[in-house]
Amino acid sequence: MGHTHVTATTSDEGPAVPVTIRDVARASGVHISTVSRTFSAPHLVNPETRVRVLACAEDLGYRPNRAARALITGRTHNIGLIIADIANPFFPPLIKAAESQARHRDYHVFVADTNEDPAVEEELVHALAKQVDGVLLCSPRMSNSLIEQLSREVPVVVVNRQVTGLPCVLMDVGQGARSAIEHLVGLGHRRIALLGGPRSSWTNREMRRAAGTAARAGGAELTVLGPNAPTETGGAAVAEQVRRSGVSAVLAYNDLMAIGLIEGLDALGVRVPQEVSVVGVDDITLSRLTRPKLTTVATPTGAAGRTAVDMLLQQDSESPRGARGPGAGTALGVRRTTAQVMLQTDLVIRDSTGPGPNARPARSLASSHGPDPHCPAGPGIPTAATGDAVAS
Amino acid sequence: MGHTHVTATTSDEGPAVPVTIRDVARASGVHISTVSRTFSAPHLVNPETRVRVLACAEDLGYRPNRAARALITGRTHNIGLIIADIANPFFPPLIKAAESQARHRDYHVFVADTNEDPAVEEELVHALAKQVDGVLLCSPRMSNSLIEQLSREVPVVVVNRQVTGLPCVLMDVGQGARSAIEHLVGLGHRRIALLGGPRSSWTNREMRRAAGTAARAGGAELTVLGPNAPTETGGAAVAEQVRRSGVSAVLAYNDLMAIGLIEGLDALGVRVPQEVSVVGVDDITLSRLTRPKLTTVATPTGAAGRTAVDMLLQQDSESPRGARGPGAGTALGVRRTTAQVMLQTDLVIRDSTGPGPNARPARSLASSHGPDPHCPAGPGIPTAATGDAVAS
DNA sequence: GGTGATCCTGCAAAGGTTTGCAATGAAGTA
DNA sequence: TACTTCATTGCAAACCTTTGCAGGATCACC
Repeated sequence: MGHTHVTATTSDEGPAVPVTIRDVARASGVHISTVSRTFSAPHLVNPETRVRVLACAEDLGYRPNRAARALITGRTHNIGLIIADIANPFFPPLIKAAESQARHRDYHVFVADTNEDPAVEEELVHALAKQVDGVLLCSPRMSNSLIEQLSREVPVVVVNRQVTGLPCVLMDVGQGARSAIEHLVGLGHRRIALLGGPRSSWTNREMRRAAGTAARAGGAELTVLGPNAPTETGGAAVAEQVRRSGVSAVLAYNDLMAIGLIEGLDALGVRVPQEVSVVGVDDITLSRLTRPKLTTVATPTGAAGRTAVDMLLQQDSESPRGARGPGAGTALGVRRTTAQVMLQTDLVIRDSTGPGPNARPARSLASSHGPDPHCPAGPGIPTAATGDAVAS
Repeated sequence: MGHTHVTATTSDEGPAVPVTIRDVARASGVHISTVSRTFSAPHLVNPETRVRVLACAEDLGYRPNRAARALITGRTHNIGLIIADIANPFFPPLIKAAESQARHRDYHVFVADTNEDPAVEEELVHALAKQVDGVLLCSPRMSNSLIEQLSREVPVVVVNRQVTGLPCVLMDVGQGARSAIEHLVGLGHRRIALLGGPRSSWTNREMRRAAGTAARAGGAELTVLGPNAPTETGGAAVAEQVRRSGVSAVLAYNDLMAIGLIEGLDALGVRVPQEVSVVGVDDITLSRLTRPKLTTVATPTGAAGRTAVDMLLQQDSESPRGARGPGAGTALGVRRTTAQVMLQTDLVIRDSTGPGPNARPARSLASSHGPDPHCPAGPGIPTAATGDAVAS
């Protein structure tokens, strides 16, 4: 069955008896409330008592039960991170940034993958709702209205999607697409294709709109191909279509598709960038490792993760959940301030774009063969990794 | 600050009042226990009552509070998945397989990344302990004894590490390394380097042992370089060292390092596979996309994820946690059967390996240029994707 | 010695759910 | 009619913790 069974032993080292606050109280001769305070409000308990309790706790291996605590405080100190596809290298930097930011604030992050499936997405939000203090929805595939509805069940911050009334972290892919098209037009390309991503992707719509405008402004013709799966396979699958369409340049929905497309074109004997130029979006690590190295629109994924966590935690501290005091019943009347943050993107020119049919020889050659000149296309402000990105 | 503030609005759509089992009971005119049973033991409640309760629940938007439920049943229906580095493409297939397998059994998977840091690893296990029914430790960097200790706090299944007394899912990297070395020796290489991974990696030790034996048997000399970080950067960093060492072939700890090494060698003007052959381990998607395409030892990551989940759930159903009934106090005497499963690996020959200094011309050329012949090196049984991989 | 303030600790309710036990009523059997 | 059996439901304890309130002790100060 593809596996070799090595060994099966039996031992009597079962999971130990769970040790609760009660055991510690008994061992140290105080009431459970004193033990509780030793952990959650140390300044309220006599130093001598405190050390004794701590010693007993250490001794017994006591750990506060976070679930039980959450039941009372309404705070789990967990954050849910829902991701469309964990296999897409775009996400890991975002995840890591979010985790690190959360850890600084004494929060833990639980990641879950939805396989690009809206139904799984919804189910996951429900499952997470009571186990986390808030959810980060990254590149959701659900409808806006469903997101709004779910946001009434648990605080939500949306990443890579604009939902009015909800806090959002957006990347300026419109600007990115514009820069990419301008870059291609500048190289002498007049017939350009846009490789669309998933239909329900906000990024997809934004890119399409901006690319269309930029192409018109530059006197180029834009063909939209798609929607497609946002993966290598999805990119490779349209190679034939790209060749037939007769375009000399392609802007892909993301790097993965761009790389897949290059592979597909290669298999058809079409050379990149000599015959077709390709631009991706995201600047995943991989885009520096393939040949040719990929020209791409870099998105500030790390900053997005940090910002999203900040926004969630801020929103969370404003309106405590599970409030019990007087006035808790009026929760429906709570006012909430929602900020939307747009992060800049940068065009990074590498080796997958070159002069097109209408190129002026000298200039275009120069601009297509620099040694990976990480050259920002925007106003030039680097996308900072600041924690103070939340202005409300 | 690298971001543009778009808008900040205020709305009064706060999170809704949490609706509990009590509200449903009141609305449908039954006792809360009946509502509870409607969800957790439907056959115990009158069909008419049931539909009425369900209608009310639906109406009010009631969702059982999993945390509160867990407090009583001792079952959260969550699984923790602790990963050394989520940015390593080796893991996503494992994660996805685990998630899908868990979903079938009505479990949810929470993923957490440790940044290859043993301290974070330990902290995460503690944090997860009371919120999940068990933890999958993937490629842990902790010591065996610490793992054993933690396993007394929460059920654990270890992946990519052998810990006696604990259920483990292993990949036969020993066999893989042997096949790789034999492949290289067959191509005429006599001086081979092994690029080591993290010092605390079990896989690393296994590979080293098996590669050493295989090299001796084949009359080749094996140089070990490392330990190194298991990333592209780690691989690129030793390129110079590899060149100086004068070897004609390298077996890397994983694909990421192999790819990084190839990049690094390229930068030094050393061609792969003409001057140096490189073999990786894992067969990540990326290894098919770089040039040259990577010869590598394929590991059955998906099967590992599925198997690990199965083993955890099985172990879990054997010894219920938080038992309250008579005899619960004797938990220390619970007998537990622990199985260890070894999954096969396959050598996949692509374009990064070629004839070495001692090659017999005809044969070696033929074997190094097949059209990506996914050719198993073991007995030929494909690593199956079965759910029944657990024999105990 | 009385007064008040301060510090520490215990009491008990609360949070949302599950579940063993008992009570109810109806149906079935002799 | 009396006695069982069964299905359905309610009651209340339990899970583990936090926290408002109040009681007790100590101390300073007048």
